[in-house]
Formats: sequence, C-alpha cells, structure tokens
Amino acid sequence: MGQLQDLEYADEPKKRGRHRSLEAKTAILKATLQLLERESLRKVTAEAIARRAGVSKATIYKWWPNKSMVALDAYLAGTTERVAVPDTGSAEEDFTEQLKSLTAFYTSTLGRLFCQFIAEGQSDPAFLASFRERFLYARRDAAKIMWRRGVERGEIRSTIDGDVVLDMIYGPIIFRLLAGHGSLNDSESEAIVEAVFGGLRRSDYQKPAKKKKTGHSAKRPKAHL
Amino acid sequence: MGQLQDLEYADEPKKRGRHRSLEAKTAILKATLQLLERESLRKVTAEAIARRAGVSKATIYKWWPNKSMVALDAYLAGTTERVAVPDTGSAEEDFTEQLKSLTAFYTSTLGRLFCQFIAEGQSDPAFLASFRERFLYARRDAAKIMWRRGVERGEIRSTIDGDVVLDMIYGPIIFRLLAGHGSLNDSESEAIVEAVFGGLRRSDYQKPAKKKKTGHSAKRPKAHL
Amino acid sequence: MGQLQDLEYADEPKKRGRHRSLEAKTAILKATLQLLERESLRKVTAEAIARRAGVSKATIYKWWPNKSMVALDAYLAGTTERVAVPDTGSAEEDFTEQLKSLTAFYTSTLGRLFCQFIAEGQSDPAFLASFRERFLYARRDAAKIMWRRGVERGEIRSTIDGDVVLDMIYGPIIFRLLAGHGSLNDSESEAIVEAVFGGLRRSDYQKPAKKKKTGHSAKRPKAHL
Amino acid sequence: MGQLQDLEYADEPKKRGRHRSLEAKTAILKATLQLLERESLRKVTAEAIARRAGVSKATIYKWWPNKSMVALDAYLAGTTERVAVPDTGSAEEDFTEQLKSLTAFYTSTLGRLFCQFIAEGQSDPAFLASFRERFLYARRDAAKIMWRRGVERGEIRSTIDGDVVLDMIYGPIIFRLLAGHGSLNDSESEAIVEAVFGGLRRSDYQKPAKKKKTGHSAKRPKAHL
DNA sequence: ATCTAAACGAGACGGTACGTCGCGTCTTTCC
DNA sequence: GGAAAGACGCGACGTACCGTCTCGTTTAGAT
Repeated sequence: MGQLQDLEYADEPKKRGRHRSLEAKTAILKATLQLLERESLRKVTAEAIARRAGVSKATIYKWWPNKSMVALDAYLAGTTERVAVPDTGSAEEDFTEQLKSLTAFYTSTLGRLFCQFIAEGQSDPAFLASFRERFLYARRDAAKIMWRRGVERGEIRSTIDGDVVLDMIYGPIIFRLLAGHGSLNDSESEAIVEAVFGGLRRSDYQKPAKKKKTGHSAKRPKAHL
Repeated sequence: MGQLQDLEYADEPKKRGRHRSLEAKTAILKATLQLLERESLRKVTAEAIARRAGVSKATIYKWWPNKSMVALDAYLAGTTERVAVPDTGSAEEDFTEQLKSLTAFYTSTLGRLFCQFIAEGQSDPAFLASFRERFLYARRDAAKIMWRRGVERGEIRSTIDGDVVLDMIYGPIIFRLLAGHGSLNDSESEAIVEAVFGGLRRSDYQKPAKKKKTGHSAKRPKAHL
Repeated sequence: MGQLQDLEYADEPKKRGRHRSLEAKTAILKATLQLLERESLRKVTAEAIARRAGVSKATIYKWWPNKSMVALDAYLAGTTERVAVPDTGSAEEDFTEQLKSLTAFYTSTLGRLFCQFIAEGQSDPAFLASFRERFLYARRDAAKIMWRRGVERGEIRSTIDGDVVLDMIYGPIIFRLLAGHGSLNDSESEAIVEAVFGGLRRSDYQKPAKKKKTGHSAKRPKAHL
Repeated sequence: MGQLQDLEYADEPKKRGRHRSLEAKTAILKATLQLLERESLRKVTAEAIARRAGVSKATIYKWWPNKSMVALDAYLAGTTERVAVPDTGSAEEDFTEQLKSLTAFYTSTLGRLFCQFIAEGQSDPAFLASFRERFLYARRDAAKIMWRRGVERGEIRSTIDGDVVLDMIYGPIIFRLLAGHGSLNDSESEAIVEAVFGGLRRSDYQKPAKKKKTGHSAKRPKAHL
C-alpha cells in the first residue's frame, strides 16, 4: 500500500473550485514527522506543524480532526518500509527475525511513535480504533501469515488461537517498550521467541494429582498485575 | 503496612512550623480517586481536584509536581489490598488465577488507571520511572514469588529469565488492554497461561534438516519426551 | 472625533488574516468601564472584564499589556466629550468654571479613575508615561489656551511659565483629591482660583522691624481640612 | 538634612532583657525601609520583609494590619528629622526654603514613598486616613506655623484660608511628583512660591465691566482637568 | 473572458487549564 | 507564652494550546 492515501474517492475527477493542495498535505505530513522526531506527540503543537509546513492551521483542521490523526497519517505515510515477513522455512526463526527488526525500529526515534499512539489512544477511543484499523491490524495480518505457515508446517500447535499467538510474541516486547522495564535488544527478542515456542513448562514435569478445585474465585482478592 | 506513603521520613518526629495537613493530603487523594472513577486522567484537572478536596490548588502543587503524580499516589494509597499471590500448589494455576483477577480489575473503572499511567508516562519519563518504581516493580516482585515456586517445584524451566516469564504472562494482556484489540475475559486468561506454559511448538514436530543457518537452535537442548 | 483610538494606522486598509474584532474591543472597553464604576481599578480583575465582555482573557492580553492600559483606553474612549474650554472673556472666570466642572467630575464615580491612574502609575512608570501622553497633556494643552488668552489680554503675568500656572491652579485640587484632606466643592474651586490669581502677598505689605509675637494661634483651631 | 536612617537602635539603651518583640519590631521596620529603597511598595512583599528581618510573617501581621501600614510606620520611624520650619523673617523665603528641601527629599529614593503611600491610599481608604493623620497633618501643622507668621507679619493676605494656602504651595509640586510632568528642582520651587505669592494677575490689569453672568453651570460640560 | 466555488495563508477568537505568586491566617514546636 | 517556621485557603495572574472562525487571496472548472 502506498504511503499516502486519498481516502477520498479518487474516482470523482473534477470538483468545482480550487483543488486540495497536494503540496500542503505533503508539507504537513513531512513537518509533522520531523517534529515528532524531536518531541513527543503531546508536545508537538498544531501551530508548530502549521508553521513548519508553511501552512495555515485551518488547512490542517480542514482535513484532519485533530493532530493525533495527522501524526498517524504522517507515520503511515512516512514508514514506507514494508512489514518484514521473513520466510526462513521456520516459523520460530521467522518470528525471531521479525521481532528483532521490530524491536530495533520501535526503539528508534520514530518508532517510539508507536508508544505515543497507544498513549494518545487511552484518552481518545476513536483515535485508538483508527490506530488499530490502519496500523495494528495490517501488521498483525502480515504476522499471521508467518503463524499460519507455522501451523501448516506442523511447527505450531493448531489449538492456539492466532491472536493469542501474536500477543504472546509481541505483547512482552510492547509491554517493555511502554513501561520501560527490561531491555530490548536482539538477544531478548530471541529469548522471548524461544521461550514462547518452548513454553515455560518443564517437559519432564508431572502434574501432581489435582485436588478438588476450591472456590478460588470467591476469595479472589482485587489483585494488580 | 501499606505499600505506600510516608515518603517523608516518618521517623523524624518534629519539624519546626505547622505540619503538613494530613486532612488536606487525604482529601486530595480521595478527591482525585473519586474524580478518576468518572473521568480520564487527562480530563481531570488540578482545579477540580482542589475544589472537590476543599483545598487550594497551591497546596497540591506544593506537594506534587503535577497531577499525574497525585493520581499515582491516590491510586497507590487507595489500593490498599495486597497483591494476590495465590498458592494453589501449581504455578500454572497460580498464574491463571492471578491473571484472571488482574484482568477483571484492569477492566474496571479504576483499573483502567493503569493504562492512563502508562499513557502519561510516554510523554513524561520521570513519571514513568516513578510508576515503575512504586507500582510495577512491587507487583512484579510479588509475581516472581509464584514463578520461583514454580521453578523450585520443577514446573517451570529454570533456563528462562524471571522477567521474561512475567512479561510473557502479563504482556499479552496488557497489550490487549492498551491497544483494545482482543477480548479480556477469564477464558482468554486461561488460554494465555495455558499457551505460555505449553509453548507454541508442537511437541511432535521435527525440525527439518537445517541448511546454513546459525546454530541458535543447535545449542538449544530440546529433549522432547 | 474622540481623542483616542485606532492607535492602529487606520489608513492601511487590508491585512491578511482575520481582522481584529471591533465587537470584542468595544465590549472589553465597555465592560471595563462598567466594572470601574463599581469597583476600584485594583479590584477589577482581567477575568471579570473578560467574563462581562463575553471575551477570552487571552484576547485582552493580546491587545493590552495589562488591565491598567485597558482601563486607560476604556476611560479615554468612554469620555468622548471635549475638554471644556470656557471662554467668558475673563481668564479667571474661565479657570473658575473649568475647575468647578473638573472637580465635579473627578469627585464622581468615574472621575475617581483619575486618581486610580495616578496611583497605578506610581508602580508602573510605563503606564504613567502613557497616562501623561494620552490623557494629561491633552487636557493641559486645552487648558493652556485659556491661559494664553489671559496672557494676551493682559490679565495674567507673562513672566510665569504656563506649566507653572496650570499646576498652580490644578495642583491644589488634585492634591486634595488624592490625599483626601480638604473639601472639593464649587466654593473651594472659586477660592483657589481667586487666591491663585490674587496671590498670597498682601499688596500693602511693608517689611517691618521684627516684633514680638502675639498669641494669635488661639483663635485659629488646628483644623486639618 | 539627614532625614533618615540609623534606625538602628540608636536609642535602645535598656538592657532590660525584654522580649524579642522590640528587636523584631525594629528589624521589621528597618528591613521594610531597606527594601523600599529598591522596590516600590507594591513589589515589596510581606514575605520579603519577614525574611530580611529574620522574623515570622505572623509577627508582622500581629502588629500591623497589612504591609502598607508597616511601610508607613517604617517611614515615620525612619524619618527622624523634624519637619524643617525655617524662620527667615520672611514667609515667602520660609516657604521657598521648605519647598526646596521637601522637593529634594521627595525626589530621593525614600522620598518617593510619599507617592507610594498616596497611591496605596487610593484603594485603601483606611490607610489613606491613617496616612493623613500620622503624616500629612503633622507636616501641614508645621507648615502652618510659617503661614501664620506670614499672616501676622502682614505678609500674607488674611482672607485666604490656611489650608488653601498650603495646597497652593505644595499642590503643584506634589502634582508634578505624582504625574511626572514638569521638573522638580530648586528654581521650580522658587518660581512656584514666587508665583503663588505674587499671584497670576497682572497688577495693572483692569477688569472690564462685567456682563450679566450667564448660566454657565447649566451648559457646563463634563470637563476634565 | 468572465464568473464562481473551493481551498488556502494569515491570524484573531472563545475556551480551558495551566502552574505561580502574594496575601493574610492558622498551627505546631521551640526557646 | 511569645515567636520562628512554615503550611494553608483564597484568588488573581499571565501563558499556552486547542479547535473554530473570519478575512482577503489564489486557483481552476463552469459559464
């Protein structure tokens, strides 16, 4: 998919009056991205974007509902690179590769935008939905290809839901990315994928005879984390 | 005692002037929590807290650098319950229990504060650090007890780092919580823990003969029984 | 036309963006004046002006450096009447007339603003300068016409500086206005002008040899008035 | 005319080990005066006074209703010199002398406090009253002695009220002091006293036959200054 | 060759929250 | 028991960014 989009019906050829300025649009997205390399989304103001893009603030708000959406567009347009979908023949290796490259990118200046979007989404559900639709699901769909291959090859247990699989692989890294605990390098990525594939359980462990399940849920305390 | 407060050295008994008003402090924290039950952290204003607490805005800013910190204190002070550390005899069950209760809480009104804190932290590194120190690590330390028991009993592979284990278990849920994709109910929690313990890998899978790949998998001891 | 306004070059016809809202400006000045009729300048807040004018506080601060300047503008804009320059044929009568009307006005609610401006000027030299330029000198120029006529007619000694003349006439009243000692009615105005014109000196005074003092002070009570 | 300073316990001989209170009081007044030499009354804060005096803010407010009153006390206590009441044998000379010294003082750093008090009084009637009673009337009483001598000697017309006389002499200078128009040097003082004594009226001027007085008051416009 | 609708730049605007400052009061401990 | 230290409620300050709204200016299809 191209870096830009024309959500607007590209078919309708001629409208009355002056057309939307492509220069303005491009300038806005470019300026936004440049500013976001230096400051967090929160600190980048609509005014700064307008100023740097040589554009009126009204032009921004004419085409985007708020600056988060501008940023999302800028991010999507600017991140031309295709989602890496390695095909090494081994799902585990595929995921390892991808997690490494993903971690490397998310740790970069621009990559941290991912976190900012998640953050912004916490107080703007509409934006979060948009982020999921336009960004997250695209990545997940691509990742699911790797998963599916793994299942088909018989590498991955078919009983586990694909979304669960993806969350198992990406969740830990994203958690670390957001909370800032734990390191984020290649070996961590490897270790995570290895652990996720291998499972925590010791293969030679024998479950002791299970007792009657007691009413844990009844006495369940309000626990956190 | 609670996990929180008295940042101030409680030992030093007497200071010169008028003491910090405990009423004011309590009122602020209480008011903050009440407001946060209804509005997102972003929408709760310092002024609203002051008004509801019957307190001057200056008093708030005297003791806290910003409202996020107030909210963190309010959250920590308000959540007096201990971290649930179930001890069913099985680490897997322990984690399942805990993940269920955690999910239930984080889905609740107040529980969503967790997300807001993470969000706030994305544009305020100092706050994020504080959040980690005062909230996250405490929870993780508690959770590590369950993990350690599992390792000692021989349930959990000892080769996997404890932090990785925790991130594997909690990461997926927290990812879903933040990004809003995927459901968050008890059966999901169960599925995740099951998958994390069991691993993705099909036990009867035999890796095909490898070509020139690096020997990551080579040094991995895989004794499938 | 009024003595004020359109500090901005009224000639230059078209500026690029949205023009300054005349409604806002008028509303601000009007609201300020209305508030000043009830409260002292010190007690009138920028917020109250904004509220009453239906205007944003930022709009006020965009065009005026502080509320004193707003008040000065409001005063000047609201006091559209020309300076009274009576022309009775007699400078003494002219000044008497003017002093009476001036005293009457300065004693009124809005007139007391004069004092507030002077007061404000004591801690804000820039404002005081502005007050002089835009208010005081205009009035004095007008009053000097009366003085000049008096000099030309041969009524007033030409050896006395015009500014001294004005200060002699207005100084006493303004002193009383500000310090609050002494009454401020028509007869006082008359008495002052009479005394200023006639001078303190007894025309038939001959410097005598020094004598003993007599207890005249007994018949004059220490009345501070 | 060293009108000031050495508040320092020049007089405190009593080693009667009385309470700290007198020391505190002295320190407060001294600190206030020192601060007022640098900043306007408006800008000197109660806290700054307390800090500099090594005194608690409460102590200040225990003895004074507000900081203006402290400043007034400080001023009165610091200005130990007696009011200069020259007695040259000529009232005109007396007044000239006094006006010169008064102008010199009021133009000085500390002397400008006079203006600040007047200013403060415009929004605090109680303070203004206090200022009149404790400062102004004392000066005026002293000045009246000079006036009375002039009347008794036959220098000054006895038909003019003493207060009018004082306002005629001091009003112009105080007006200039407050509004900042016009210079304030010795020759101006001389010119003013000369003019006030001599009167504006040209001695050889003959009033033309007066016409019937027309209803000036009826058509009197709202004039200013 | 106009006419006219749309998009644009510039930038003023209402609104809302911010974090700070000074006042004068109140509370606690120390001397 | 009076004073220091200093926290407090109050209320105004001036700033910042939001997203909206005119303006007058361009652009380009429609007439």
